[in-house]
Amino acid sequence: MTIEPEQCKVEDALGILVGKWKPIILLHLLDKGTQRFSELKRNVPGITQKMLTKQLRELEEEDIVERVVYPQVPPKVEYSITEYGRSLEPILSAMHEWGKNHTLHKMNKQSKKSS
Amino acid sequence: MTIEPEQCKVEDALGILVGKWKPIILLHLLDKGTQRFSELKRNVPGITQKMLTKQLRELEEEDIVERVVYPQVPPKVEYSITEYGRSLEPILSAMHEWGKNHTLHKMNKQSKKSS
DNA sequence: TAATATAGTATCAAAAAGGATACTATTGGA
DNA sequence: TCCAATAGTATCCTTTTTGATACTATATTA
Repeated sequence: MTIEPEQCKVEDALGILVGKWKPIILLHLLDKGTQRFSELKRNVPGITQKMLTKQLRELEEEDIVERVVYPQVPPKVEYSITEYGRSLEPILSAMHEWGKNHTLHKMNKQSKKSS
Repeated sequence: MTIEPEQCKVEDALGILVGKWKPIILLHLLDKGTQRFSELKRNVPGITQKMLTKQLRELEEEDIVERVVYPQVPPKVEYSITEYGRSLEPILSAMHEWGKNHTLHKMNKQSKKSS
């Protein structure tokens, strides 16, 4: 391993990915492209407006997500991944793959226990 | 992107990596190999015993870290990464790299603002 | 005139995470 | 006899995160 724990930057990446809703929001934006606030809300089941707003603001702050406001009534606001935000994709993929595997790994342990 | 948000496993991986101390603990174990409890405590500045114990227990639960107790007095307990736990390394590396880059990215934005 | 749609805020409450501190058992050594 | 060392627990407290709910503004439409 080449990461020296003393100057570890893992937390920086983690800080951006973590949150009960951020990964799902990002995957939706990556998967479906630009989405309106209300679309995201529909697509992320269980999220409250407050949480959706908060997570999007944080992602915007880090330049991962772009927010475009159309001066209309009723309001229209569109969110999308920035070019820069796309650089997170390999990490998300790697975690997704690892997660799938981990599910299997745990099932394996379980079946060993019960046999 | 090939991850369908509906069956996303990113949270699973995230759940294991997240916590104020887990990444640093893992990096130390990857970097230095087997460590005693007290060594880890010394190497992870600021962590309390309670937190160290808790994080290690959780990592052990997920089969990422192995705990070996030597029946001595005073007690001796050694911790190490499991083979399986090593499969997290690529993710940690990717996050570290991304994090380094992100630091630069933010500095860039800052200098644009102030000019 | 009243209801509808959209993208939020504001407020309060609950739960989860993290931290400080004190305490335990045991044995070898001074 | 008393202290040091190790790997924890137990208890209580603070901070952070998350959630539920109600509320707002305003042009359009019925």
